[in-house]
Amino acid sequence: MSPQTLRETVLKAAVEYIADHGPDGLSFRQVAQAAGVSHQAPYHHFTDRKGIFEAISIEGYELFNAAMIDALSGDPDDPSTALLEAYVGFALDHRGHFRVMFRPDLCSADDDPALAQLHDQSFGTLVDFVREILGPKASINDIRARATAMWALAHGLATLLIDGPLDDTIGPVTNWRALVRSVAEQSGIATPKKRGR
Amino acid sequence: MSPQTLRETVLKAAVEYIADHGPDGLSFRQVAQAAGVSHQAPYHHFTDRKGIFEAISIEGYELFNAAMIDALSGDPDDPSTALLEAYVGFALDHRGHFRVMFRPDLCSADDDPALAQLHDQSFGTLVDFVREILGPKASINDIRARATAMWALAHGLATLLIDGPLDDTIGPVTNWRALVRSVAEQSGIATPKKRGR
DNA sequence: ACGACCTCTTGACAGTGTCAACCAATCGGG
DNA sequence: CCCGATTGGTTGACACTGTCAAGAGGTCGT
Repeated sequence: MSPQTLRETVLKAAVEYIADHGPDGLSFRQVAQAAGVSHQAPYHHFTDRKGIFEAISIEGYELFNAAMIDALSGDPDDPSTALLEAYVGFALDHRGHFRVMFRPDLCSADDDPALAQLHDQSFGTLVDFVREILGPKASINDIRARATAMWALAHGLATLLIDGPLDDTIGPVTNWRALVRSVAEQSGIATPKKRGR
Repeated sequence: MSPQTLRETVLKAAVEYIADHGPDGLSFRQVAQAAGVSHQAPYHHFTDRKGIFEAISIEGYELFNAAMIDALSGDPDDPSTALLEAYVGFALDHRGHFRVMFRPDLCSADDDPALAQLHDQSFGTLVDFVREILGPKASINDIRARATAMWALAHGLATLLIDGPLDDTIGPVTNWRALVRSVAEQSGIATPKKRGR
């Protein structure tokens, strides 16, 4: 196998597996075998089992940051809701990455400075956004609380959608975009631009 | 070891371990050894490794339901915020249980009807509460959206607090109750009773 | 008294992550 | 042009895991 492609093969297979079965059953040897390679080959691309998760997490944060920026770039009617939608959409489209990104036991931002930087970048854009919509008069505490509220709402929604308990309690979620929008409305975080509320 | 006490010993040790290190490193044999018993002894109390998680989850939901009911029973000034506080408080106080309860790969409500029933009960009280505060004129969709919003906000907040990324981005959360209250205020889910908003 | 349980033990098996040593190709500089 | 180092891969071993199987020693109802 030519250089670097084994790395990508393993990474891709791992993400796929995690999306379907969660990170915990993931077996180093199994992905190696699936790639048609000896059980030790991946060790030359990832120092550890944790190394795989670290790589997935980095890839995930890059995709995530891009998705966040993309959601705001179109000058949407309701940027807050658009951000929420982008967050949930990312989690659903890349659940393999998402499941790893927020599991500090698998790979912590403390271990890898690159990860920490990507992490800061992600939530830097959120805080900047909140500062903008609240205006210059807003206190640091208000900005902090609003950003936390948005983040928690998005994260909770994404987690509940991925892990399934929503289906069991409020019925199957067929159109998650509609759900996100009505949730944004029912909570106070929507910020419609043109049409009055 | 007298009957039933081994079960409790193992359960307690497992919850403690999970609270500190997460569920994935938990070793059947290790807890057995820590309890001073052979590696197969716990098998007579839990059919599987999954069986341990199932038991923890059931115990967790019982504690959780009690905490929710307790939060509303005091007729608090702002019942929505009280509920939010109780949710987050439960997660922080019982992170060993909480970490297992929302991990369908460890133990799914599909496997155990008892778990499914406890689960339904939990979120039944939430939906009932929302129906009450929105009044009889509220549509099913509004109730559904509001309940989902509250649940997602609480769950997201709890998850982020437990898994730590909040510390890294908005600074260490020393007083989480104050944070929860200001988040409830910044989002629209607070429902103050007596004093005007 | 005796067979059926319940709790626990010992022993084995396949599968896991990881360490160590070895092998083959590739490539830059003398 | 050759040669040593680096890179990507292999095989073999180790301790550890969850789980199956068989059995040991009590306790209890009949």
